[in-house]
Amino acid sequence: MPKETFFNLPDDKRNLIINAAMEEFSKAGYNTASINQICRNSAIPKGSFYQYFTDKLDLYVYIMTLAIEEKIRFFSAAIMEFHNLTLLDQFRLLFIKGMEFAKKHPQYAALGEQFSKENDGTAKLAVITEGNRQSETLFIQMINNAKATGEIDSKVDTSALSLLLQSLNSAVNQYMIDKFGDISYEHAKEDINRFVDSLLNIIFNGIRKKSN
Amino acid sequence: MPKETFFNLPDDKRNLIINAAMEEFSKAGYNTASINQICRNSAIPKGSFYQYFTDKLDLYVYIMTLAIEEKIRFFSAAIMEFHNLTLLDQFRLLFIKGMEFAKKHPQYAALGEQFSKENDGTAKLAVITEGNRQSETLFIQMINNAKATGEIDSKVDTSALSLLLQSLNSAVNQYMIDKFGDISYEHAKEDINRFVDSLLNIIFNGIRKKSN
DNA sequence: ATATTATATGACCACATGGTCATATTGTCA
DNA sequence: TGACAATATGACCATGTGGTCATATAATAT
Repeated sequence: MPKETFFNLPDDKRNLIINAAMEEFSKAGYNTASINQICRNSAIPKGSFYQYFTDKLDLYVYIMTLAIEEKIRFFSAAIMEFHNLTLLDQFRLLFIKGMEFAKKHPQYAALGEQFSKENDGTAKLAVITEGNRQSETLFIQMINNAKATGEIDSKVDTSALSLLLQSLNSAVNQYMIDKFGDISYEHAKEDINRFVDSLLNIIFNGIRKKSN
Repeated sequence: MPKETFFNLPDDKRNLIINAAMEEFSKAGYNTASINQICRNSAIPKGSFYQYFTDKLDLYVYIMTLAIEEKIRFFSAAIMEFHNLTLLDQFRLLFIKGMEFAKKHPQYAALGEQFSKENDGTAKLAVITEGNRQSETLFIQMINNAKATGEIDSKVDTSALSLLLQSLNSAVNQYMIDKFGDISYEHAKEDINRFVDSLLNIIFNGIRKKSN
């Protein structure tokens, strides 16, 4: 955690530092990201930086935690209404929300993508023990629930489906970040919805030609 | 491409350099990977290195090209017998081969995984223009072919299914590298086959409970 | 006004990086 | 043997890194 001095800073200055750090970590990975660069971009001297944070790792974990918290906050509303929805609609909501998140907070989304690529074991571990794993358990809960209600076939392998959904989720996010980086979301909204429906259609109905 | 001097080297020495470079690039990413480290591990002086390669990038592209070529060689036999197989069996073969490849050549597989995470745009581009994109077009060919033969529903969205398969493929590879890094493949073979079948079953039949 | 505490600051450190280059060594022809 | 090219080598360079620290400044309390 950052030192008290950091939180005593005026909001402007604190946010400047946070933004510069997010910028850096969202495009560089833990080892390649540079503290000098962050200092330069937020116009604070090197010495001050180490008055605010103990470490590079300290900063990294803090920034990642902010992103994770924001994502959870963003999704929590959607998850609250899950019990009224079919599994298909739950998935649809999750995918659409994911894309909206990437569009609304590209910085946070980029941070998440960068984190999923992170090579430095220490950095990765430090973040994971801080903000706990949730997406995997969320998928598994949803699947088990839908099996119980008989909505999906109970013979479907839960962990296989979970892996499939997770990898699909991150692929779609990456796809969004790459392709719609600067295109207006509103403009592409219909295309995106169609694409999500195509994906979900495959997962729910399979690709095999129906016999009749 | 490496300079002529490099190819004039005795095989032992050349392979030593190649192995050290693979080791480094498979665990570090282009920017973080260190030429000094590669020199140290292959016991060649810095000056000699630059007698063999013009650049860090030169080495990187060369190593990645080797890995790509090996992977193509490994898969080409399987792809040759595709026309005798149903799409399901084609996919199964592809997944199983992918896992066998990761097990037989963990170094190459790790290199590929590392490359898919690469941040440095220049490095990524240099490799892509060298060894051409094939997996995406392969999937699309397979899908279109199966649609033509009526094996899968022609209403299935080709690009959605292709994205799904690609992301699944890399997820499975990553899963393999992480989990079975040191466990014997033979020992886990049955589990792996079961898992692959579970995944393919979902994709072919969907997860929705059949009405009868 | 004085003493005490909290910040701000940038020169500085040891180390690592990718890359160069003058020189030494070896190999190959005549 | 001598001449010429190919190769080997490590000291060296500029630059960047994460991190430190003595000192300067500001804020607060007595």
